[in-house]
Amino acid sequence: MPARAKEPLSRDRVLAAALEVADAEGVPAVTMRRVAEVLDCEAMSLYHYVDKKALLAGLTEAVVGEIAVAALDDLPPAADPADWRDVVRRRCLAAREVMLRHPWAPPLVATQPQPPPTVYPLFEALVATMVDAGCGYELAHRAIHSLGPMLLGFTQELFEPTADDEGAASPQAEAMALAMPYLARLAEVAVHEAEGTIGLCDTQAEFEFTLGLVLDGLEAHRRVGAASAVGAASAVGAASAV
Amino acid sequence: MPARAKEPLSRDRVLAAALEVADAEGVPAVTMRRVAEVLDCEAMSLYHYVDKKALLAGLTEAVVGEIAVAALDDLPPAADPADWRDVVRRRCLAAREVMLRHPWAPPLVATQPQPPPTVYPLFEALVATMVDAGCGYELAHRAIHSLGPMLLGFTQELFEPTADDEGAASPQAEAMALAMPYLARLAEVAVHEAEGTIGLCDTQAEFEFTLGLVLDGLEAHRRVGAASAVGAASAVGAASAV
DNA sequence: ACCTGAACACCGTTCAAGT
DNA sequence: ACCTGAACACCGTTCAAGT
Repeated sequence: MPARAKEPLSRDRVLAAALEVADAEGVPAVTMRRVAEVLDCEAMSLYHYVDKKALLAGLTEAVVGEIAVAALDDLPPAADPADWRDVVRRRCLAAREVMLRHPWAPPLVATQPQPPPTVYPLFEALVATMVDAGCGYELAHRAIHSLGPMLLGFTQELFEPTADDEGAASPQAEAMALAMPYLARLAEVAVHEAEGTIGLCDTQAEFEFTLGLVLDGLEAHRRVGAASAVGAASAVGAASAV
Repeated sequence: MPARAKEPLSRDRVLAAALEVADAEGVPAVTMRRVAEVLDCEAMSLYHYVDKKALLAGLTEAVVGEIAVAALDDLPPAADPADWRDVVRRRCLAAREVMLRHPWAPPLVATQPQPPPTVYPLFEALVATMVDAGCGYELAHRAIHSLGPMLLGFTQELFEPTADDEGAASPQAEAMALAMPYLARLAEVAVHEAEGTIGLCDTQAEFEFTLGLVLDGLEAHRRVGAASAVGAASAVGAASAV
């Protein structure tokens, strides 16, 4: 604590403190006064480095940078370029792990006017992998748009079906089951499938499923595009429906 | 104005006022005092119906309800069940149009602890369409997870490459181009493709592309699943790679 | 019953003043 | 130069008081 009070303030120290507060107490707790408290100084001192907007932008930059590093780190450098899907998949899963450690981050990133510059190295690596595997730049561009939301954690749990204690069926739940028979049946099936596992929905498996859908679709486009550059989209549509 | 002051307050009037403020000035402007101003009353009067948390939850409920209505409305009731992809696609695009009119909504929805009940009719319709087309409930379940983020607008623009005035290449931009050759080339290609169009990225086209990837992938799973219920996932992986 | 005035704790931010 | 005390306008919220 005395050591901390000694070293001079800096943008990096301020952002590190903000990250600490966000991880421990969530984004709403990241106030100028709270961050200053962590740094053993007054709120007004922070204004030499950031105002509130810059503080949140810096926090976004930091967490996205952490994602980029994690996604780029743990890779053996792809023996065969044809394995591009596995390389991209592992990068996306590594990104997801970081986001799971910072569950407050996705909505924060989503409210920023610009993506932080720390995403670019990650995008560069993804484009490099795809282009080297024979994807055109047009396809790589679309892939960035398709995968971006998954990389930045926008794909999250939407559907936590209230973990019903079975048996205690509320009259409200019964009314819903009558009005929505398909969803009611789906819930039954989900409960049955989830026997013995942790939650009702296996979000990890569902993330990987969606990711696989996107990657397989992109691969199909790559193959068609490699053969002929024209009419690729419709040809793929026909091919994947076979 | 006098008429407005006359009619008594109600939860619905409060939420309508909040929606008005959000559309006009964004979510941060939705304060108890600002909403009260629109209703010609004092902030404290709102507390008979909502506190701040309930106000934002109600706002989420309202906007997601609007999506659900829009997505369910404009549909001729699907002559052929085999056209399930077209039906689902149109619903997703209708949902997107609503979100584009309320650009403040996605991050708000993302910060809510639970999805609002107003999504359920939409999920019901999607599951019904898929199951009637021969998808199993397991696949329909995964589809909800794959499509949910797209329906609720979590897929948004991440990559607005700063719309550079060409020619005025900053030294910073040049440094980035050297460090990230693939992204630099991708930007060139994107600029070339965008000649004569509005923005650098055609977000509508990119949304539709990703949506098509997901729908085609689901259709491939449906076909394999219809043939044999076991080992569907790996079979599809092989099939879509052909 | 429905609404409100006064008050409290907290927020972002400015600015003149300290060292 | 770097930091701070006092102050301002604005939040969410409580509660006793009005009608």
